[in-house]
Amino acid sequence: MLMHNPPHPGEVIRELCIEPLGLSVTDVAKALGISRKTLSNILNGHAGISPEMAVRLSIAFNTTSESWLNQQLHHDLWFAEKERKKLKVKKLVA
Amino acid sequence: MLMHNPPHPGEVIRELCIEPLGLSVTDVAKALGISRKTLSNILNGHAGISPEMAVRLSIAFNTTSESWLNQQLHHDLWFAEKERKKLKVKKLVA
DNA sequence: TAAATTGTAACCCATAACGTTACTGGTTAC
DNA sequence: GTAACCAGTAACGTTATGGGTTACAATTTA
Repeated sequence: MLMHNPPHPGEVIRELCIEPLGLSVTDVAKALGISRKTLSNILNGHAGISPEMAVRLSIAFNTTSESWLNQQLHHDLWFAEKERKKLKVKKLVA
Repeated sequence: MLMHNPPHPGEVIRELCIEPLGLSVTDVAKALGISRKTLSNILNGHAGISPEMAVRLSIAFNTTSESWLNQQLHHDLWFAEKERKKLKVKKLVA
């Protein structure tokens, strides 16, 4: 499964949370209680969503932390699955 | 949500994958292509399931990588959510 | 008794999540 | 046009985590 390259959660934050509200990155970083650099890294795909960050996002944008971590999961897994064939693993169950 | 403390994925691996098959930790580590210490750390809850490890488990035990990472997600989130009230975050959406 | 198994301590390395400070370039406002 | 704001990011440090090797102690099994 997981057929298409899932967007990194930063894109979703920007397009669905920040831009519609007309907020600045600086203001959102302050609201989240993190540095502007940390938020910028997330928005531009240079950092992932940590469990704590998922909770912060869920508070600020009135969502669930699980949904944010799930997006990160699918993004990480898409890259990990690309390397599946390169892993030297023996099947223990048919 | 997430009412009860979810078990760490290591417990699940031991109880649902290793013990039923009568395998040794040493043998499973070799099959997974990782060190015995790394597997031991996972089994005893001293390390989490990385995306790559989820893919290894999915190959060895004929499961999905997503299911393993999802268990890790819920485990991590359970601890992160416990700190929710301590986070200084301002609501941007009602 | 001898061999195998397991947990783990001690050490290494690489990566990642956070922070601060500071620079640069682009927009907006006056 | 100049001052203010805004965003990306480079450079630095700290802390934590995943992974490896080696080695030891305790237990189990043959």
